[in-house]
Amino acid sequence: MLRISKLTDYATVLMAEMQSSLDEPRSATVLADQARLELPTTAKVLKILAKSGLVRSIRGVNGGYQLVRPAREISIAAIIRAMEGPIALTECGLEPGTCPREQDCSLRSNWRRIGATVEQALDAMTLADLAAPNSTTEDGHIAERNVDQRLKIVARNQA
Amino acid sequence: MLRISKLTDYATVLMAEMQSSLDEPRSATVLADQARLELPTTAKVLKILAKSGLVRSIRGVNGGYQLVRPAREISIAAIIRAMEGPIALTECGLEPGTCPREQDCSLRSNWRRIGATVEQALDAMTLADLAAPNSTTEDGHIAERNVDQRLKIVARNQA
DNA sequence: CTAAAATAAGACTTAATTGGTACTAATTGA
DNA sequence: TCAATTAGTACCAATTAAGTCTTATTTTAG
Repeated sequence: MLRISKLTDYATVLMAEMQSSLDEPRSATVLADQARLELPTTAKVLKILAKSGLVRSIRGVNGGYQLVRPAREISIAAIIRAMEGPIALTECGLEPGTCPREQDCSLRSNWRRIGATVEQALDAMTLADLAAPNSTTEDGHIAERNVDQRLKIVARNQA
Repeated sequence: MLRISKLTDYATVLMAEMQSSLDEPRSATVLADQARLELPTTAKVLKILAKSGLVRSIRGVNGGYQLVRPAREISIAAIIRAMEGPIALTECGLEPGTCPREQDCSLRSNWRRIGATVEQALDAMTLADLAAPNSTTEDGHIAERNVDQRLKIVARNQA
């Protein structure tokens, strides 16, 4: 269904939660509580993020996790890559032997092209954009937000 | 990894193969042979596509499958939806009770917005674009193709 | 009109991935 | 030295995807 995994979703929630206190670290227990997630799952996600360098981990008493960079400098694509690996729509990115036919290869090449564009859009969008609150106008429409503006910028650069 | 399933990938290969003979149907056996895919898998994919109305199935002797519309009128998004259901990056599209926190909801809303843009791009791209062969210039660069042009059009409309 | 062959449609089984949990080791500060 | 905290590894469960098999339907031929 062209989706990101649950763990990646949790990662965005946790990192959005973390952006409020850049100065001092918060433990996995506290973050799990604030994000309303299970502790074991939270710990797992934070470990993966720490290993990839998106968050800093501090051991010992009064230790915990914190963002290494402000939210506006962390792209959505970086979070997805940290949690799930390289972004690709089709899985034949590294296995050339799987491709049995010549005509298929043009399909794969075009799939990669589409995937690259999607990745570019996700690279232009930041954690700060994603965590920005919604504002609904009185006629029920949702006001334009950072997300939209980012997407437009990507669109302009593409064209 | 933000990917489509193998079956969806097979579907694009099979439908690209089918576009060459819009007039008379080809059996699952023939299509499997031409696409170099296993027969049972091919049959399964064709059944799903037939059920969703993207291909027509004809029973009996000399029966088979054929596209209902020309390839340029079939969007990539339609194929993905036929094979995998609604396109969404996060899976909380229909379950409002899962969302435990207020702040999270702004994340979800923004995720949906991003997903909608991806879907729009995939809706503007057709099977004919995807199946278009590659042309590489002498300096190693890949010449601009339909896929690029479609993406640019989407980008312009977005902006 | 009957029967056989070809074919699609549906149910089922197996494999793989993901999500979630638990346990042990290492580190830090009091 | 003890308590708090993360790091790493391994494991189990559940969901999903992939592939296989059996049944039902249609068409042509005799």
